[in-house]
Amino acid sequence: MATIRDVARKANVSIATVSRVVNNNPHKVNQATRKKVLEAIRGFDYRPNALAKGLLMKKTMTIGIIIPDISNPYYAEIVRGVQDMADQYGYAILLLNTDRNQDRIIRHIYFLREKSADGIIFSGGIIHGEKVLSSLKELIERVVVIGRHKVDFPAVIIDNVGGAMKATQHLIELNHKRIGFIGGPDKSTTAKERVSGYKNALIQRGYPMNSELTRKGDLTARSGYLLAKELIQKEKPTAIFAANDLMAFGAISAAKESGLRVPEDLAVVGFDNILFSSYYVPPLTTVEIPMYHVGAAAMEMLVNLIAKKNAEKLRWFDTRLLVRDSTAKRKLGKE
Amino acid sequence: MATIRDVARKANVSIATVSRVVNNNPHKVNQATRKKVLEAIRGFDYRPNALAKGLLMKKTMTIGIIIPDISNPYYAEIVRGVQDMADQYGYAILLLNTDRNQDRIIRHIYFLREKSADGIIFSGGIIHGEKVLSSLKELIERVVVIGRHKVDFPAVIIDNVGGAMKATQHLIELNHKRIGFIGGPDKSTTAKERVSGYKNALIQRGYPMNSELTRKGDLTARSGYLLAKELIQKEKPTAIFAANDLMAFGAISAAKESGLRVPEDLAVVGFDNILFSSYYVPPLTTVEIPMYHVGAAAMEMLVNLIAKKNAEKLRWFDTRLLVRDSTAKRKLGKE
DNA sequence: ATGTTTGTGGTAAAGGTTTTCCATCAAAGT
DNA sequence: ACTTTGATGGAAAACCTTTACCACAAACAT
Repeated sequence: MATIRDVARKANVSIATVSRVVNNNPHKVNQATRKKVLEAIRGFDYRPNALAKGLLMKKTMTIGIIIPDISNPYYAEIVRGVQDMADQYGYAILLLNTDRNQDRIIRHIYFLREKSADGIIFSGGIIHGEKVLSSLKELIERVVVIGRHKVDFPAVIIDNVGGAMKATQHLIELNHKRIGFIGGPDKSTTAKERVSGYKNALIQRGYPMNSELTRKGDLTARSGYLLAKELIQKEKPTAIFAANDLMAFGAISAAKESGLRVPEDLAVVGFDNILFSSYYVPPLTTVEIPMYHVGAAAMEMLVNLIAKKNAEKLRWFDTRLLVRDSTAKRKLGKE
Repeated sequence: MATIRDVARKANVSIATVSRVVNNNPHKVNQATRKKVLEAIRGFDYRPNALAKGLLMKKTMTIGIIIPDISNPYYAEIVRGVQDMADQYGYAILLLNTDRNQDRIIRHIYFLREKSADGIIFSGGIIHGEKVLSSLKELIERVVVIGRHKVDFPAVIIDNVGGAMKATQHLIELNHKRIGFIGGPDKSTTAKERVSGYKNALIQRGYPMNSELTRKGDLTARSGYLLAKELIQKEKPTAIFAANDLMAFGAISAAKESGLRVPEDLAVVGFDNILFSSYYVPPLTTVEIPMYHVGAAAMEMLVNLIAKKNAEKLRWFDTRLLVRDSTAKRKLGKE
């Protein structure tokens, strides 16, 4: 790898001059000299070493993003949003998976500190406990979280409670009496908020809160399938609200297997509107959240946070109920 | 951020000694001294700065992974495999999306060079042209690709041709005469290989090669839906082989909307076996490729490449046809 | 004629680490 | 008593960059 020294030697100037040319430093450099330097740079295909630069400037243009699992489309979409925004600002992204394991979170944080990351975006799992907080150290002023956490970081919040209420109300309006809920683990704030919305809506409409209609899973299609199967056999709901689309897929799959028609015998609502939920059969009624934009917003906030300007503390995203065939058959098959 | 100097001062030793303790250097250090140092380290919660270390050692324990799009579950699964393996070896992952744009690939490569990445994993798109090759420079010896490329890098290869043949043969054995194919862009080697497999199988069985039964799309569910819709209306195939599961979902969705039953009126086969394809309705017949393991294998090869040992040049992954309900109705609904 | 600004370029420090090479001392060997 | 060896610790170089500071000449102002 060619260094600034090689370039300087070839162009017959000092390294300071090369640096000035590379960084468009206001310090003047003669046209002729600049040209020589530029040629030398081209000749070596020289790029300044980011490690050295980062070490000196205490800025690496790298941020970490810590999520439970990239193979979950929900997070993948968020990451894509973060990514694109990061790209625009010239930031690199260090991706870290936790599988919701608190120890791994801490390990990842230390890792990011070693690498002198400029900031962190968190999503999924809950940040709690002294240990996480203290591991953050100097990074603590440069954290943006997605979703609610015990700790008061700048955050991008999604109206999960409201969304879940809309979904549940929709089922209520369709006259369903026995509305089941299949949700996620307590580790997930998102999952917890969605149960709350479900319960709120039921209470508001004076439904009995028989909690035997709710189940907890792990937000995978498989888990949705298993839970729905059980629910269908035992509690025989007429509708199921799933905490995310993946689980809703599993639920519909279970319904079909049990000989139930969707939506006639069992209505199903999901949450997230992941990319292909409109191509499910039947197309899935679900609550849309703009995950891509959530990710992009988080990154934007982090950039501002790092630049210490415009210290926005909260960005709120609304949800939207998308009624498709899994709850109410439309007359004509058009989208 | 505490530095090695702070620790040294607090423990009343030189930085050399601290370094020795931190890195378990064979150079002996007295038990008592070691203890003092360890305490100082704990006190500051000291971690060696990876930038400084990387600069000196010319090793950053960071690799880049360049893919078309992380929000595509196919790539997300690969990345997850890479990630977990990287984690085991202590590597960090820099994630870069290209959207199959050649210029972005080059930009990303330069970026990784600036950051002194230890290696690169490529997947999707084709690496071609002098420009990419020359941009690689010193990294060129530390590249692993997933899938076939014009250039001869160490690679993890998936038997796409064979898989596509199995899928097509399966449809042939089910006595389908008009078997359509909906595929991906020419930019994607994977997509091209899958058409080849499809054509090979047809030719082998003496089918006429009427290419009006094939369509090219962009590997999204939406594209699958559009293409299938068109195919259904014009060419009326009895079976469709989609180049990936996402497109297959779109195709089934289109079939249902056109009043066709799957598999009775239209059989559909996908490719990839993404996580929830078994929870589709009907469960999707598809060709399984172990994406997670492909990713893990790629990372393993890269680690060895970097360590210059065991210079494995090729890792081959077989595919497996999973027959589910989208092509042949089973008697009993068990999985 | 002297002092001041402007244009241009170089020198050297600093950032945090690892490791080579020395230095010292005590114990062991001759 | 003298040399060798082993244990232990420190000083300093190197990795590559940016920038504050200095130097020098030419042009300008007084």
